[in-house]
Amino acid sequence: MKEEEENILDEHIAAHVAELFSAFSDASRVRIISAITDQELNVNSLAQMVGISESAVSHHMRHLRQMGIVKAHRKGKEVFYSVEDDHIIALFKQGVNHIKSG
Amino acid sequence: MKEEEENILDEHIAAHVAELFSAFSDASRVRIISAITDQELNVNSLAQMVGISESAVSHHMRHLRQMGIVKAHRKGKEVFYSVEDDHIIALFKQGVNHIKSG
DNA sequence: ATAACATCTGAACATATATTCAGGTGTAGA
DNA sequence: TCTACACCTGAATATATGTTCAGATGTTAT
Repeated sequence: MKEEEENILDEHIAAHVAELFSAFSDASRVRIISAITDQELNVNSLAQMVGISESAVSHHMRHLRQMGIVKAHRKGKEVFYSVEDDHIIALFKQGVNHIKSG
Repeated sequence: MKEEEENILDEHIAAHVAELFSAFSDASRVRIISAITDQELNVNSLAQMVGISESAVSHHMRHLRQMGIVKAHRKGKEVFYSVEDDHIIALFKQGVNHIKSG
């Protein structure tokens, strides 16, 4: 129940916040994330939908997975990706709505 | 009352969304924004609080102003900056909270 | 084991970005 | 007008980032 009202963010936390937002700071990643908020998709599908190579998608997914933005599970030869949790989806959608209503 | 449920974001909109999030994708900018959510501050104060040069702050503020993230007004020799609207503040705080409770 | 497919990986490259530096612009007061 | 101060600007530089390429790894079926 502390009422802490600091006027500037700690350097270490600020770096983490920046890292979180940078997950959504690239148009390809934004399109990838928008695609997997509804459904889980494999690398090949994402590559086709976004219009970049499977390798590029894979690199992005590693990045996003390391940051806890997406989760993955294997089904046979394919790996399916989806957004980690609803909190992330809410944050992402809030950004999208700001643009769509801007 | 349209029920549009597209599975992937338009390329043009995605680019704008990425641009919005990239405003918060740098630790210095995150600290700048955290400082001016409560109060309006001039360039020199921000430079001291964040720990970068006034020039660097000025460059960031131009970037943020062009994106509609912050607004500025002159008071004598100084220029005071504050966050443009509550929608931006809410988006920013949601990101910060995600990290702080992570 | 071999082949076919899906994904991953690391190096290389091209581009974007943050910061500094040196100097320019605008404002207020003497 | 001159000086001091606050901020801005553009060039330069260093670093970060996204993508591609070539090849490696893992999976399934024959």
